[in-house]
Amino acid sequence: MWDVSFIPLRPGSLSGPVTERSDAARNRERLLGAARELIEECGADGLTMDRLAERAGVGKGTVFRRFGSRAGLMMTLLSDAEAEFQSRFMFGPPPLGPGAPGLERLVAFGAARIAYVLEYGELARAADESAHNRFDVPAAVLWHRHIELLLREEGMDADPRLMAMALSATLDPERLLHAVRIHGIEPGRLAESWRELVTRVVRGA
Amino acid sequence: MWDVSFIPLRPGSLSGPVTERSDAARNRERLLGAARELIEECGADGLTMDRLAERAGVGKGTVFRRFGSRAGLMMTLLSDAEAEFQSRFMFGPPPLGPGAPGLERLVAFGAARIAYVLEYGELARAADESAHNRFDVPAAVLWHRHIELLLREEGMDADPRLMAMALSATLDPERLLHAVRIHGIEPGRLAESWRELVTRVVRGA
DNA sequence: CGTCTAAACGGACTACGGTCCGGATATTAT
DNA sequence: ATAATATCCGGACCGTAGTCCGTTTAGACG
Repeated sequence: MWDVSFIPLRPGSLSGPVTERSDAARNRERLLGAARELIEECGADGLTMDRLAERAGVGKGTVFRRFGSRAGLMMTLLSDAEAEFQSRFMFGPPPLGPGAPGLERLVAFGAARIAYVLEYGELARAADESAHNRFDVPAAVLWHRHIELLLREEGMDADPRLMAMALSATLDPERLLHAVRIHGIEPGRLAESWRELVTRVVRGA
Repeated sequence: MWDVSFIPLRPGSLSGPVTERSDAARNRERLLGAARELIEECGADGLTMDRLAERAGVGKGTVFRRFGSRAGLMMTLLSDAEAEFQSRFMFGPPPLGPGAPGLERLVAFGAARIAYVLEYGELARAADESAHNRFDVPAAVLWHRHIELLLREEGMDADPRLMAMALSATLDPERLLHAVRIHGIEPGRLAESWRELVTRVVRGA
């Protein structure tokens, strides 16, 4: 599937060969390189699986065997940035990382996520698309759990899980990008609005 | 409102005939009937534009001329329910309609919307899909404006527009249906969580 | 009626994501 | 080196949404 190297799906189920066959590894590199080229030339929306296969000099089946789907490819392309983002809010310095009060971490999390989405705009949106399971992708459940954790830390009584779901919805890439690109909302206002939102939600407890 | 045939793309350009040609009207009825049949038989997800054209005994081009897109078709099928929903929260009895305090109306709006989405599940989701402009569809901007209005009525200071956007995100059909169908959340908990959310947001003012 | 024209029609066509499976190949065992 | 096999490869194939354009027809007008 997409690169699971930073979050194993089922840690116990790695019964297959651990090492990739050399031709497979070569093709994966070719594909990733070609994908980055195409995105630079045509944008993420201009990248089609057929074009990618052709550019990489590889069959279409190979593309799908490597990445599972278009969304999977996009996630793989984002995996470095995503891993870095994850380690920042889980292990990095406060206020994003541990050491600050929950509310401050929540505010910082939203701001960081907004910045992330705006930086990788097309990619982030494409990685979310199509998926019947976009909400259950490992990264998404991690964000959700993180928000829920911080809510509990702040003493949230009422259904922290659903509150976290509501807050997550606010950070949906498609919505954020739409606000900025179509309605011309300035990113700073998004972050400020997030701050207001989580503050009220937590304070109301 | 919903039926795209009633919404002139460029309001000033109504030079054409106001009345539908009889064959057009006949085909529209055929198509809507066939669509309802197919949905009953195969579910909304099983309705494809090709099958619909065949069932209605009509060319595929006709389907797209009438409804513009699959999402447009779904919206048309929902237009009665949508119109009824709209008139309830705009003109109906309190607490959903005017006459109750803003906060109570907000709570009622969310509950009604959640019930609506759960009732028309597949349809509501399909009507939202694909669209690059799903947030700018007339009904969506109406809901957004309504929420924003109620927030202002409750004295919301900080950026009511973005707050309304955040609250709208929470009511996204795809998310709601995912929570209920995949994670088995009970609808009542969704409504209760919405109540907590809007209460805190408004009270924090 | 007959004529004329704008509107509607239909279905072949394109582009895309995704699947399948017979054949090729890397790797390992002998 | 050779054989055996698990893995990988490629591209033909499918279903779907959406487009295009030559053809047909409704309905207005004379």
